[in-house]
Amino acid sequence: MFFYYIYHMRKKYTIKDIAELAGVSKGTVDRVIHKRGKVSEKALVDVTRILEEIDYKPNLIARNLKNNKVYSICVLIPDYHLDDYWLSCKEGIESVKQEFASFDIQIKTLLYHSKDVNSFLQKSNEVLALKPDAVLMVPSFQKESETIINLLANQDIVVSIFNNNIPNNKIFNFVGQDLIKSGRIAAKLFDLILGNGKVAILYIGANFKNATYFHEKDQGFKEYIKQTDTALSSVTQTFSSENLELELTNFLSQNPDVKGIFVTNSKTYMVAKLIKKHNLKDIKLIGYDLLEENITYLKNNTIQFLIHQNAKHQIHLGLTNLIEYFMFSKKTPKRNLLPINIINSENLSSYTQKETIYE
Amino acid sequence: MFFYYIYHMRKKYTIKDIAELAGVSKGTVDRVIHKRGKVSEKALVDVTRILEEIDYKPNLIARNLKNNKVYSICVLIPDYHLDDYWLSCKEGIESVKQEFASFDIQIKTLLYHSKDVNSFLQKSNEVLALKPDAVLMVPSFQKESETIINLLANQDIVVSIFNNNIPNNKIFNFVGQDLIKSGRIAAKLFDLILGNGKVAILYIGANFKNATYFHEKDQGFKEYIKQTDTALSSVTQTFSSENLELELTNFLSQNPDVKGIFVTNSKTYMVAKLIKKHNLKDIKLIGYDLLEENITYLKNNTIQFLIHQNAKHQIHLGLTNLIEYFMFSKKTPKRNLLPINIINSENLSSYTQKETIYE
DNA sequence: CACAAAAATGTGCTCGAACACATAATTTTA
DNA sequence: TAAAATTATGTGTTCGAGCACATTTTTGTG
Repeated sequence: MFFYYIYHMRKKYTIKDIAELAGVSKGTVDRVIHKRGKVSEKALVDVTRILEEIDYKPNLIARNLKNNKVYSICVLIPDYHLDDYWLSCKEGIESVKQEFASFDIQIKTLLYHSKDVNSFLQKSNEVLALKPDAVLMVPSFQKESETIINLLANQDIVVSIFNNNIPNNKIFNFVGQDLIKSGRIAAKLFDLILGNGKVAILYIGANFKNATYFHEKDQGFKEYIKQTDTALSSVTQTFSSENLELELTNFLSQNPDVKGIFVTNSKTYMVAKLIKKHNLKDIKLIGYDLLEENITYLKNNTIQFLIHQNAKHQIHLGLTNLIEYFMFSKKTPKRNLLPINIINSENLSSYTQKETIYE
Repeated sequence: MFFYYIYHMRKKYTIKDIAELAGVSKGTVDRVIHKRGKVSEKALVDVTRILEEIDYKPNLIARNLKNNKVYSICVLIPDYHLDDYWLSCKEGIESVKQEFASFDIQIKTLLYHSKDVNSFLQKSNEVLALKPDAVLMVPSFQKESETIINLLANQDIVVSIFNNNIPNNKIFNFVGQDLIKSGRIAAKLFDLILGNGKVAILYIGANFKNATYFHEKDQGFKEYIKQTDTALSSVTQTFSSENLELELTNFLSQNPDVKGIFVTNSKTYMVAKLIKKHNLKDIKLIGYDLLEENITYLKNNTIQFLIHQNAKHQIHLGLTNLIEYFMFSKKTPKRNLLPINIINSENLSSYTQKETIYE
């Protein structure tokens, strides 16, 4: 009793169909599919053959109907009230909530001070106490994050991370960008627009030791210089955000040959502000992220390029990976490396416009 | 009998719950939800109030369980054996098929000769004869496409288009890029790397009248020159692909001041080949699309930038929009304008790598 | 007021997978 | 060889929404 595949008349095979084809009951088919045993050799062979023959794919809709559990996910990220970079994560979470509104998903967001280990530990413990099904976090503090991840994993809580990676084989999924490549991209862009000269690679903020991203971008930039026949050179420097004006002015007067500045984080606008203020037109500027302030300077040509790290996309993908794993048993790669977008004043709007244009 | 929301203990409201809360049967709730009438004023008010109060969202999984129709979609695109640009569409279709393997979706691809109206009409008629539920097509020939779209719409077949837009209010959804912006982006990039000088805007191929993309990109480029204080200028030229070498050589000898070439389609490698051959190092080149041949010239710095039109992403989104509309009654915008990606030799790999890295 | 017509409401089955439980077939043991 | 234990197989219910159909209530009319 085979179905014949005619366009428009196809029907998907169900367990009942397979049972009929194999001359057994649906219970036996079920036992074969789920390897529950208690099946005779003959039935096993017959059913397996038919399953392969028709390439059986279970109807996920029906499968998950029965499974009416409410899945809870905790999101643990830096406080977006303190750093605009994380603001887009809020949108990302909202869009996921909307997208899965018809499903039983519970998402709770916890915010920590990105510079304060104690705040991170405290919020981590709150997460532990909530005993969610999964956690998606930004592991800002490597050592402490590892501890928390192990504790969570011991409680059979699925842990994913995004933004920056840390080595831990208990992690379900990582979403982020290749930061070494990111540094190389900046170098390539400077190479093209400067041709030669010195570029300052800057870190702006406190505690650059925790900022692994900085070291990787720096490394990528230097790697490009070493591996290509560019006439570029580089100098690496860290600044505090409080005394930036003084420190940067001193730095530039001591390094008059600096023709480009590569700011390795979203604080690019702070440098742009000074360039604008002191009318340092000849200095080309490349930085990160589509913050309002950065966009302003991109549009008035103080910033030549912004590299888009797309935190919104990152958190969105991190969450959908988890949800689809729970809801549809969908497999997820260990790592999702997102494309690294080069943004100038002209393609900017194609990234920031709302995805949906109802007319 | 309300549920109290405690983290971890929430349960989604079902029609049965609402019926209990409103003191009616689930049949009545169903009639209210679907506005089927035959409901007393009191029941209508009560049920509506509760629906709003709890923000009821139906369980899509259950809703679609019953609906075991097999949806058929026809994809009508230019033959990817004749033009590598369309090759990525094949991957896009495959990935959608994989993604929805557990659902009842039938996708049939029909290929036409992108330069041959008759081939387009013939394949269109095949599509009509198949009477699918939806069609996703590239409307290469404006007038003929409109006719076909109207014929399909009259048969209640949902029609979406991608790549290039044509005005027709019967179109369900369009996926593509803003081509005027695309032209502006090329101009901005030349502005940055050249500073001043003349850029040749090229169309390569036959029948440029049908290539609306060319006119829009050309328009965008010129718009940028007009609206900014750039020192760039431009000259627009069309070439045949057969005699490109001769025609281009003549053109360049007559226009010795051309410092940049903007190829408005994926044939960029043809120009790159000549630049390389005649060692015209000073001419900067920007073009479109990540074809193998283009990538080679991007990597050896003959091409400075490629603008990524991402046909794979376009067809993928076009298809998922249709499928999610049929499967989950999901709303779709009339237009999806995708981001316009700027690609150089360094961020290239972040776009071409496989999305999934299993370790 | 009776009784039919209309309107409102309720009941019960379906979809496909999963799983508990009932029954049948086979093997082991006394 | 019969009863018990083991193994194999089949049956029936569940999930939530949707819809056909049965039943109840209300309204209208002679």
